[in-house]
Amino acid sequence: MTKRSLAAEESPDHANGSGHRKRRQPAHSHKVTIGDIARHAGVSKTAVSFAFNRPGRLSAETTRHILNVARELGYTPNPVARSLNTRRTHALGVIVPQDIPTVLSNPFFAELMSGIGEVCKVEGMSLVIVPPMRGSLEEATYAALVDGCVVTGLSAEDKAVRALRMRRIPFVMLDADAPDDIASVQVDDYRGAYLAMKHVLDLGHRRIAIATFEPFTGRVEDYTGTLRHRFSGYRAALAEVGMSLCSPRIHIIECSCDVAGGKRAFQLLTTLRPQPTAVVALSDVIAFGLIEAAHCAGVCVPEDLSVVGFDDIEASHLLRPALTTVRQPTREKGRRAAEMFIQMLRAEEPAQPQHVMLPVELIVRESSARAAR
Amino acid sequence: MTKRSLAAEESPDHANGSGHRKRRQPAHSHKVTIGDIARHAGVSKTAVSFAFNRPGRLSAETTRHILNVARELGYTPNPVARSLNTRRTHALGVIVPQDIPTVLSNPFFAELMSGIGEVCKVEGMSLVIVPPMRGSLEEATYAALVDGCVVTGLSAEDKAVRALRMRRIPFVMLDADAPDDIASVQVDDYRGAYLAMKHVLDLGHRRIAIATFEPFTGRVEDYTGTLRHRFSGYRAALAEVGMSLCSPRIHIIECSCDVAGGKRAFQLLTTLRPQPTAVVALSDVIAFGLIEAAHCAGVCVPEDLSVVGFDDIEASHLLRPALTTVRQPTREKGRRAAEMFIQMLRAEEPAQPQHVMLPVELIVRESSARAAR
DNA sequence: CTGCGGTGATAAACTGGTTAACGCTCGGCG
DNA sequence: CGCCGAGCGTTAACCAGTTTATCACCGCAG
Repeated sequence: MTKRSLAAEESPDHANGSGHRKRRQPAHSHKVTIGDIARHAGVSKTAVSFAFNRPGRLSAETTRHILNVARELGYTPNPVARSLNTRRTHALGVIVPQDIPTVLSNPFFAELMSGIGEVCKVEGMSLVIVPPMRGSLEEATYAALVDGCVVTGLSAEDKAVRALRMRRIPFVMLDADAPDDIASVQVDDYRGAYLAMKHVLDLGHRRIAIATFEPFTGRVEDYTGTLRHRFSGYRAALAEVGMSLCSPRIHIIECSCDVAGGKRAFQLLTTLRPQPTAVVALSDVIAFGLIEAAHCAGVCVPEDLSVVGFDDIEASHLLRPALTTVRQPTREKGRRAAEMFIQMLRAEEPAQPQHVMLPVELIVRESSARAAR
Repeated sequence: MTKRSLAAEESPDHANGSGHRKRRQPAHSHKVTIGDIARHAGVSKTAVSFAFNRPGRLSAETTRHILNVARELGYTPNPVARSLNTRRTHALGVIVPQDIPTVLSNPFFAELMSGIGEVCKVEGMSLVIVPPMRGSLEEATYAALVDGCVVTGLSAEDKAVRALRMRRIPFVMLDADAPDDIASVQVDDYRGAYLAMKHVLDLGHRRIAIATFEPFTGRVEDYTGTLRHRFSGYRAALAEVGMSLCSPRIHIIECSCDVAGGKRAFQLLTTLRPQPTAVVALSDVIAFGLIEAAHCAGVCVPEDLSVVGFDDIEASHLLRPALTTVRQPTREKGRRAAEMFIQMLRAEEPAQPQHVMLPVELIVRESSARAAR
C-alpha cells in the first residue's frame, strides 16, 4: 500500500492522459465501476472483487479499506456483469401464456406461484413472471434473465418450449403431457372432472352445464393438456349413466376465467333449454361468478341450481354457500415443480427427468344439492 | 462471401491450432456462442450480432445465411451478455419486505402486482418479485437483475431504499412517506381509517376492537407509513366522540395478515372484557377470518358483531355477508407507480419526482350494522 | 487516372465484472 | 542456509455479447 499504491494510482492517470477520452456518458450519470474503486483504493480490480466476494482472501485491513472506498463512492457490483461470469441469475422464471394482470388476477395462479415461491424462499432466489412479449412467448424466453423456469399452460409442441429445449435451459412443465425427456408435474385432471360430474349425477341431476374457460372450438377432441383430461373425465362419468357430452341435456358454456366470466356464463345459462339444474365449472372463480349472478337474479344455490367448482382456492370455503369443488394441491404442485427445477439446476449430469402426478379430491360443501323433483 | 469467407474460416482455426485450448467445460455442456456461429458461417461476430439486431445492416443473403447457421446449431444470444451491453434488462422489480409465498398468498398484493403488471404488459417487460435474500432486502437489491423497481412496505430510511438511492437506480415508493426527491404513490390511509372508525361509531358502537397486522409495539407513536396514518385516522374519529385509542373500551389486536390471523383475532376477541361489538380490521383478509370464525362460533355478523375491512379486494363483495370495507384503488396504485417508474426510466435528465395520493372510499355492505340496544 | 461516396463487412474496443495462475515476501523447519 | 508453504496481492484471460471506427470494394463523376 505504499509504492504500489502510487504506481497503481499513476498508471490509470497516465492512460487517461495519453489520449482517448471516449466516455460517451456525461459525467453526471457515470456509474462507478470496479475499476474506479480499484484506482481510488490503489489496488487491482481483483482485490476489489475479492473484498466483496471472498472475505478472508485479502488481509482484513485491505478489505476494510476497499469497502470504505466503495462506500464513499457509492459503488456496488453490477449484478448483470456478475451474472455473466457466474452464469447464475438467482432467479426462477415462470412462463405464463397470458399477460401479467390476467395471471395475477386469478387467485389460482397466485396460489400456484406462491407454491413456487416457497422454493425461491429456501433457495434465496427471486421469481420472474415471464409473459408473452409483443405477442410472442418464444421471444420472451429469449430475453428472460433467469436460471431456468417453470412452464405453465403450454404443450410440449409450443414454440417457446421448443426454444427452451434447444437452448438446454432447465425447465419443468406444469399441467401438460410432457414427453419422457421433459420433467413435468400435473394433477389428476381426469379424475377431478370425473368426480365433479359423478357428484352432480349422483345427486340426480341430468340437465347439466359445463362452464369452461378456453375458446371452445366446438371439437372437444382438439383440446390438449388439462382441458383434454378434464373433458375425458366428464365423458367417463356421463357414460356411466348412458349420457355423453353431445347429449341434448348437456351444455357447454365458454367464458373467460374470472368472476365476470362466471356471471356471463350464468346469463347464457338462463337462456338454455332445457334449463340446467347443475353447473360444473372448470374453475372456482367462474363458480363464484355463477353463484353471485344467481344470487342477484334471485336463483337459489343450491336449491334451484347446484354449482361445482374446480381448484379449491382459499376463498372457496369462505363463500356462502361454501363451494363444492375439486381440490387440487395447487401450492404443492408449484412447489414440486420448482423443487424439480432446482434439482436439475444442481445436477452435474443431466439426469432422467421425473414425472409427477398429484391426486385431487372432491370437497362437498354447500353449493350442491339433490336435484329437485 | 468468397475469398473472405475462406480467410475468416481459417483465422480461428489457426488461432485454435496455435496453442491454448483452455476450455474448462466438458464438450457436452458447451453452450454455443456468437463466436461459434461466426466461425461456422464464415463471418465475424459483428455480422452475427447485426443479423440478429440490425436487419438491413447486412445484405439480405448474409443475414439469411447467418440465421440459418444459428438455427442449425441451436444458437440464441445470451440475454445476460446482451443486457450487460445495452444496460437494459426489460424487467421491473417489485421489492417486497416479506417472502414470496406470504406476499402472493395475500390477494391484496396480488391485485397490486396485477396493476403493476398492466404497465409491464404495455412496456413488454417481465415482473420480478424481489424478496429478502438471506434475511436482507438490501442484499437482494444488489443481486436483482432489473431496470429499476417499485418498493413496497418500506420506509425511506430503510437500508434497501438507501442502497437503491445510492446506486441511482430508478425506483418509486409505494405506501410510504417519501422525501421530496423520491417519487411515491400512496393512498389516503388516514381518511380510510377515519371513515371506517366513524362508520362503526355512527352505528352506535362504542366497544371496538382494531385488528392490526404488524407487530404492535405497544406504542402507536412508533408506527411509520401506512400504519401510522391509519391509526391517526382512528384516533381522529374516536376523538370526535370523546374517545381515544387508550380508552378501556378500545382494544388493539395484533395478528398475521391472512385469514388464519383473522380467525386467531376472533379467538382473542372473545376473551376481551368488555366484549367488543365491532371490529375494524386493517385488511380484508383479516376480516374474512373474523367472519369465518364468528360463523363457526355461532356469532352472527352483523347482528352480534360488526366487521369492517380495509382494501376491498375482489372477494369482499362475494362473501355473505358481503364485507363493509374501505376501498382503495389497489390496481390503480400499482399501475400509477409503475407508470412513474417508466417515466423515470425514459427521462434523460432526472426530473422532479412526483408524489401521488389516491383517494379511498367507504363501501357499506352487509357486515356492519347498528349496535344492539 | 484520380477522387469520392455508398455498401457490406470487419477488427478491436468496450460493457463490468470473476477467476486461474502466478509472484513476492516471510516464517518455520530440516 | 536452503526449501517449502502460507498469506496476500497482481496480471491477464475470460464471460458473451454490442458498438465504434475503419476498410475494401465498386461504380461513377471530374
